[in-house]
Amino acid sequence: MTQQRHDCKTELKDHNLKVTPARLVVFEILEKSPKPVDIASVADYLNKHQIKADQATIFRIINTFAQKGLVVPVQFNEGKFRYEYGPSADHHHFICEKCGMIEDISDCHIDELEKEIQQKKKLLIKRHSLEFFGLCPDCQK
Amino acid sequence: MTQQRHDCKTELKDHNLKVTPARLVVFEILEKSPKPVDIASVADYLNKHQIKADQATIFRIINTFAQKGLVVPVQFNEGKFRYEYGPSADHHHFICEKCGMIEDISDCHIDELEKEIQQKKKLLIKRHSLEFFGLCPDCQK
DNA sequence: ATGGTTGCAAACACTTTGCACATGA
DNA sequence: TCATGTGCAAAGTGTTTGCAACCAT
Repeated sequence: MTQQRHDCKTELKDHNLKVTPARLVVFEILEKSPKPVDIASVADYLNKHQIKADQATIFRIINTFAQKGLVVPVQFNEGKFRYEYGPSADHHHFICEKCGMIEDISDCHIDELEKEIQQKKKLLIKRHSLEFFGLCPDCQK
Repeated sequence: MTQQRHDCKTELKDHNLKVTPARLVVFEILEKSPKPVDIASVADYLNKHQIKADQATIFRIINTFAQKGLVVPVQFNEGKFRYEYGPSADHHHFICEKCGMIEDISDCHIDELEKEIQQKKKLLIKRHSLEFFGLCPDCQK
């Protein structure tokens, strides 16, 4: 855990960010979460753990992280943003339309397709988002 | 144009929707727009053309269309919904992060990938969204 | 010391609903 | 006629900002 903390601190400092308790906790939540989280979830988590941090603060922290490239905002047609740790190379998601379950879908070799499009259309593609919607095994029953 | 109108009417009736002026216009806007539109844009368009329709009405109309499968909601990380006409088979978008230009990207043979994932993970995939973000030719200059 | 961070409150943007009235079939 | 659609107003939800106090460096 000390080691963990240390890594967080380092990563924050590396991005010219002051190390504050709120930032450390938010960073850890984002880093550890297996699926993209929204601001409300982060706030809930903090409340449950008696850590006090305003929603505006969480918003600003996450926004700062996003600007630094530490997290990436994603949307799953829910009308709100979720954020996930890391530029996380080329991985995507499956969202169950019934229960909301989110599962990672790993590498999809979209890269080649991307190159093809760039050349054809002279677009400079920086990133892409690929999401699948449907029913998870449980909700198919 | 009469023909056009007629088609719209037919399509509405086919979906058990009463034909009203507001619905006809909204339908036409969605059908003709080359890129997904948001509710505010539709409202603006109506205002400019002296057609009166409340934002709530537009919202309800589009929502109804979406339920009937006439339009599909999409999000481009803008914090709002856009809607595009038709279940539009397998086509995706490129969004310029600087000027907001949106361009259609046609068939991407994701189908095979989809089948692969379904079999591997026992997920039932109903649809997917694939968006590319970057810079359009003009904004690269 | 001091510039970056935070809490609080309030504004904003977009979405959604209640209810009375209007209208298409 | 009457179920359905609409206008208006207001509430919800999520995001964003202003400003004074606070704290990491």
